[in-house]
Amino acid sequence: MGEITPSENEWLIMEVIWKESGSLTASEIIEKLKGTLDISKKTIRVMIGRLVAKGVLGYTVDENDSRIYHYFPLKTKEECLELKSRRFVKNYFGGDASLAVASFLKSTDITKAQLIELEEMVEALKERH
Amino acid sequence: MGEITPSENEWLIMEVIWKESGSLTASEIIEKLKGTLDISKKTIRVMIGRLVAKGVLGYTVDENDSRIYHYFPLKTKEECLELKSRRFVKNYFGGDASLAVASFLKSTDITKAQLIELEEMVEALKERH
DNA sequence: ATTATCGGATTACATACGTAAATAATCAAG
DNA sequence: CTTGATTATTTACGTATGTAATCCGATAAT
Repeated sequence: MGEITPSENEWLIMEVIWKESGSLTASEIIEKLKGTLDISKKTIRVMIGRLVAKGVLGYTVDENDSRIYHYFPLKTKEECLELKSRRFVKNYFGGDASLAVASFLKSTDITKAQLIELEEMVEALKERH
Repeated sequence: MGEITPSENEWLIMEVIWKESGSLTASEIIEKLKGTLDISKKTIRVMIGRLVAKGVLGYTVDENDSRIYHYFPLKTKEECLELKSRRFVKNYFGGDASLAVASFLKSTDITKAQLIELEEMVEALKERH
């Protein structure tokens, strides 16, 4: 069955595309990935193909040059993140989100601003209860 | 190199062992996995071998029966969770734990008790700042 | 018009993983 | 002591993933 979400490295490609409002050609994607993902252009094109196969990316053919595809996302970042998160919490924390959050807070340095943000988030959820 | 943490299904095996204070034989592990992971004993033994190869599990040989190994964890659950969490946040949330937490809270239903727990956790972290 | 180049598709190969059968070593039972 | 059962190891195979070369068609350059 396999997962319907992008893999770790495929994610870097998706980040580039999600940032864009419209669509991007493979060359544009490769250009924007410079410095982030230092692998061969060939490899990136293979990954783009796999993202299309996964149904995460769609494309339209260029009107002037039929070889060139314009890629655009078929799934939103939020959608994918939610799947990833749900699966992660389920697998490693028995589905208990608060345990996962605890582990996160321990594993990463967090700023005061982020803590306040979190506090507000928890507050908002409490009120909805 | 690959990751040094257990994979998703290997995790189920580790859960069984982490729950134990001492060590467990393969048969005991298989027995305790009944209902949780319904695959062949053969498969479970292969996975145990891979966990040993990964350095997550160690073993001692039985004194009476040299065929039987007693497996015990070489890494704690907390240690592995921290690695998993760090990697997850880094890959999918650009290292921003508060974004990850937000996604988690959205992707899972959470109880009031857990929310209060979270609140306390955030409070404690704020004070340490 | 022939050649070089560019883009997507196909093929390739290693590692990780889920899954399990075959093998070999060893203990237990008759 | 031979046979049968048990246990760990080895081998196997399909899919996913990271990585890249090759192939083929189309455009661009000479």
